[in-house]
Amino acid sequence: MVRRRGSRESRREEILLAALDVFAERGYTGASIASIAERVGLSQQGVLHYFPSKDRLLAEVLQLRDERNLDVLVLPGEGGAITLDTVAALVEYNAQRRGIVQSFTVLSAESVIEDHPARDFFKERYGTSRAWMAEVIRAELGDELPAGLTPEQAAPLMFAVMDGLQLQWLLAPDEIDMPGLFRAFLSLLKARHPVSE
Amino acid sequence: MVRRRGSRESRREEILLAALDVFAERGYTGASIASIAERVGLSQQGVLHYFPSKDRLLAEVLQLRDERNLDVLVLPGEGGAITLDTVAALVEYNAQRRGIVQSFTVLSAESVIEDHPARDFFKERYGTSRAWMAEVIRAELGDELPAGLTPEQAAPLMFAVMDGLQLQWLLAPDEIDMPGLFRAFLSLLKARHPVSE
DNA sequence: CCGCAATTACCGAATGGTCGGTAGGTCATG
DNA sequence: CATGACCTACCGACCATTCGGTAATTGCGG
Repeated sequence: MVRRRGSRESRREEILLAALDVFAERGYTGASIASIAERVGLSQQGVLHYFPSKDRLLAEVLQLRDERNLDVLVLPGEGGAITLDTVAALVEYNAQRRGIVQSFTVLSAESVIEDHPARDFFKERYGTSRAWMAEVIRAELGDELPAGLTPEQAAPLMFAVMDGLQLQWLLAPDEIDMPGLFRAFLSLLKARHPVSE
Repeated sequence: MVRRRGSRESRREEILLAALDVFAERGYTGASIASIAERVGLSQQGVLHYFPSKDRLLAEVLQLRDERNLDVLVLPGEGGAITLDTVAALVEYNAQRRGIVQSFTVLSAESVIEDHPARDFFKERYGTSRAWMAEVIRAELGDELPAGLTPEQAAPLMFAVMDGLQLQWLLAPDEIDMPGLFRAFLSLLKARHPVSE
């Protein structure tokens, strides 16, 4: 038998990327280990040699995607200063990566189901993301937002807009200008309220 | 054999309601006809006697849910005048109906998948809803929204916020005040822009 | 009101398939 | 010779759907 590629690690990553694709195309429940294996030229059991179960495979896929996303977010603002423009840039970046967006949309919604293996991941992720986003907003816009909103209210709205736009964009990419609409929402948050500056 | 309940129609509706529950709990792919049948006291084949296939069952479930939602939206504004407050009331109503919200969240995200039987339903639904919502916004707020937004931009943002909040709320009902946050977003849209009134 | 045919409402069994996962092996590499 | 990287061969469970019944009900001619 031919030892195909380099290290164990690179083989694992190859499988993770294929799994991300398949999860995007069929969801977690609809995806089969065999279909992931086929895409990477292995048997179903070959995949299970690297990942002990479908659940664990999903867990590692999510973790990988999160790390990559963090790279996109953190790299531009090198001093650690992440701004709302950086977030808008991430939305723009996502508009080029349909598969990634689709996997995230499908999996996060699916995770809402009781006992879903990704449920804890997403619950924790949203919790920490909201807290972090509230601080980004506060740092850039202060405590006084239009219509008396607090940064703690704006943060969940921000993610709601991102997620909701992704859904509509995935269904009708030609009708929905995702980055433009997200920037429109941002300008709503940035608007001066009682008097113009 | 005992003819259990009344008419064929009422039996069908009984099945549709059970199917809505199961779809909410497991998604479309994860749901089995047998589990729906069990919930209504039939065999799998009993269900297929009323609905020719799983796809058709899903289609009728979605149609039924849509009709009910329309009732909630249209009944209060009897003169045909639906306002943004009516929409906010719908969000409040939804916060009492977790199962319905969950089915909608899971199924709409799942529908993004290629060849999903609900894909056309949701694509069309969002398209017509956006057009309709843009008119509601224009009728109430005029063409001049804060930060130079148009009603055509605000409409998809509105549904994005609704959907996105539902996802976060389903994952953490205690942390997310869905109706409150939605009203906060609405007040953002209603805010007077250059000078206070 | 009776008897009988047609219809409805199911169920049992089976089809052909896929699922995740396990056991046990083979073979090339180090 | 030991190890890791696979494979074949299974397992039991579940999947949607079809077929062929059968029991209960309805409608109808008399």
